[in-house]
Amino acid sequence: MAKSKIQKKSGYHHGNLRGQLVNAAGRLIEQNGPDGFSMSDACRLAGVSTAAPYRHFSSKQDLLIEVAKDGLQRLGEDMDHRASSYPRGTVDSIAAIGRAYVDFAIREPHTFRLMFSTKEHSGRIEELKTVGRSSYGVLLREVAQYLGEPDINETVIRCSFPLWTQVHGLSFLSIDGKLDVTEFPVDINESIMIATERLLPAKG
Amino acid sequence: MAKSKIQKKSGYHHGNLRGQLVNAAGRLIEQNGPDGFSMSDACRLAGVSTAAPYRHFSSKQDLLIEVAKDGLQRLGEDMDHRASSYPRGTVDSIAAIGRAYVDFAIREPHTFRLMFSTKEHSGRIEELKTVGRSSYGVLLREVAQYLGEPDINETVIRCSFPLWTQVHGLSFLSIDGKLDVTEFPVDINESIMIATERLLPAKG
DNA sequence: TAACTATGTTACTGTTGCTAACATATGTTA
DNA sequence: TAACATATGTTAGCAACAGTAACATAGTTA
Repeated sequence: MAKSKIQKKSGYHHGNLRGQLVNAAGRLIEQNGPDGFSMSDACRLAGVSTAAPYRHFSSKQDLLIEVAKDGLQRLGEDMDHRASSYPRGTVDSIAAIGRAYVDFAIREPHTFRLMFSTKEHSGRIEELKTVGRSSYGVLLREVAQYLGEPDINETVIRCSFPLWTQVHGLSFLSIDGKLDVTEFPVDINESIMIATERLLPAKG
Repeated sequence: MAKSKIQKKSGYHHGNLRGQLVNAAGRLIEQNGPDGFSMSDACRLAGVSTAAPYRHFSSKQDLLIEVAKDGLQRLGEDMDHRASSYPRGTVDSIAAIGRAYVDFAIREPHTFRLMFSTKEHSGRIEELKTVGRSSYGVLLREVAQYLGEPDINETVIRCSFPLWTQVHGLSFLSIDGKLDVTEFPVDINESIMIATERLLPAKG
C-alpha cells in the first residue's frame, strides 16, 4: 500500500488515476510538507491535466483526507505488527505499540501531522474517525489483556488514554525537533519504556 | 500584547505597520487557520497595499514566525502566572503549569500548532528556540524546586520532559477533537493531575 | 536646502485551486 | 451493430495569492 510506482497514463484514459493521485500526493507531502504540496504537482507526477483530479476528488482537501486515511490505516497495521513480537498484554508489547507510533511519526512526519489535523470537509471526516478508532483499538485490546479485562470497558479506556497522550506528545516533540532543546537529549525508546511503566497500574 | 486594536493608517505612512501586521496575522490565523490566512487579508485589515508588508517581512513565513514567537512568549507568561497561585515546587503548581499549557492550546489552537510546526527560515528559527526555551524554563524551575535540586541539572531535565510530553500530547489530542473518540470522554484537569502524580517521582 | 533612508504605492508576474465547455473512451441496451 | 449513457479525460479561463520592480512620499541628517 502506498508503495506502487507512479505511472503516467498510456492512452486517453489513465486506468487508475484516483489511486495514483493519492500515491503522488502522499509522496509530495512527505517531500515538501502539506503546504508545499500542490494539486498541479500531483498532476504533473501522474502525467495528467490539472483538471483531471476533480473527476475523483471534490477538492484538494478531499484528496488530503484520503492520504490521511491511508496513513491511519498503515499506522494501525504497524502497531499491530510490532506488538505481535512480544507476549500479548505485557508492558513490552504495549511499549512496542508506542514505539511503532513514534517511529511512524518520524518516518512520515508530514503525513502524521496531516492525519491528526484534518477536521474540515464534514462528509469524509466520519470515515477518518472510523479508521482512527480502529487503529486505537490495537492499543485498547493490548491494555485490556494486560489488565485481564474481558472486554474494552471504561477501566481499559481510562488506563489507555494517558499512554496515547504520551506517545502522541513524544511524536510531535520528536518531529518538531524538541528532543534536544536542553543539553541532555532524550532517548526515545527509554522515554517510552519509562512512561509506559509509570502510567500503567502495577500488575498485582 | 496582541491585544491592541487594528487601526488603519491615517497618512501615507502607517506608523506601526509591522506591529499591526503581526496583530492582524494572529487574529486571522485564529479565525481561519494558518492555511486560510493570506498576506492580502492582513493587508486589507491594516488598510495597506499588498506590497507594504515586504518592507517589514521577507516573506509570509517570516511574518508567521513572528506570530509564533509572540505565542511562545505569552504561553510562558501564562504558565508562570498560573503556577504562582500555588505553593512553589508542589504537585499542584506543576499541574497548574500543565493546565496553562493545555488551556492555551484550546484557546488558540491554530497559533499553538504554528508555534510548534515552524521549522523553516533558518535565520529566525534561533530566536524562536530561544523564546521556547525560556518558556520551558518555567516548568524546569518548578520541577527543580519540587525535587529540591539547587539548579536545573540533568535530574531535573530528565524528570521534566515526560511532563512536557504528556501535556503536549494532551493539547494536540484536545484541539484535534480526540478527547471523545470513545464513549468515556476525557476530563482534562483530572487527566493532567493523574499523569503529573504518576510521572513525578514520589517525594521522600 | 540637499541628500539619504525608510516606508509606502501601483503595476505586474507566475502559480495555484477550481470551473465550464468540450472530447473521448467504455458499457449497455435496442 | 448502432445508439445512447456514463465515466473520465482535455483545453481555456477565472479569481486569489505570494512576491518583485519601479516609482512616490515622508522623515532624518548633513
